[in-house]
Amino acid sequence: MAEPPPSRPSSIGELLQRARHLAGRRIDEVASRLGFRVPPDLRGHKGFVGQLVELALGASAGSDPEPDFPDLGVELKTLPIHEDGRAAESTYVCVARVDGSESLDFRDSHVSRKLERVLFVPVVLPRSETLPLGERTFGMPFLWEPSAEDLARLTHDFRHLQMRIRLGESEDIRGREGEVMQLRPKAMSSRERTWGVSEEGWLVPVKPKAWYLRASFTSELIARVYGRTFADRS
DNA sequence: GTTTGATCATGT
DNA sequence: ACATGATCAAAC
Repeated sequence: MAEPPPSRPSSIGELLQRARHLAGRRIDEVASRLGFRVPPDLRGHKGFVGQLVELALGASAGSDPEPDFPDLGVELKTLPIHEDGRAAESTYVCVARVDGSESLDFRDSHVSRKLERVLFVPVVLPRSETLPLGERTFGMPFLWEPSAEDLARLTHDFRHLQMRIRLGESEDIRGREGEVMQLRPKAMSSRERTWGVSEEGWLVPVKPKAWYLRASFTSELIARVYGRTFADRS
């Protein structure tokens, strides 16, 4: 029943080929081939689909601050989408350093490294909430490398938010700031704290944050690749 | 319906 | 503690 998970792909072409093979297949179909049982829903298993896809494509499953495919410089992201082709959720990028130790230069940032090349694997959300997780299907994966305009927008948001962090204002940053990228909480509870800069420049306990791509932005990326046939029918 | 803030599980 | 994988659920 269970097949051994594939080894790491040796080229981006090979990776893409494997990824495209997922399109149209059900989660339980992919899982059973690898010998995994699928939980009935994602409550308590939020990372299940992401880790399943990592295995299915031969990623080195680790929690290192590295791209999923270090040799290829490719970061893998599942992307929950509605049937109209729009992203249903924001996309986690990486934790934010709020202690002031990160450069203001976007090109030097962890965020930038993560976003150099991203393989998005869409997962179509059911119109019915009762559809078991295993019956959800994969969409057609696509590779994204930020265009010059993408980079300009990302850089703008990064500089704005990173400046706020430097000024000791990370606690005041709301999720609404940033056009394509935002800074939001990232913790097991709102009581968690990490070290961050205060307005006076001291290191003080602050709420942990992470960088996310807005759903509106990833929806744009989908539309760019697959057209607006579903998203724009006005 | 969409977005923001909060949260769940797991590995090192 | 902090990184990975994200979605949940309250608020708008």
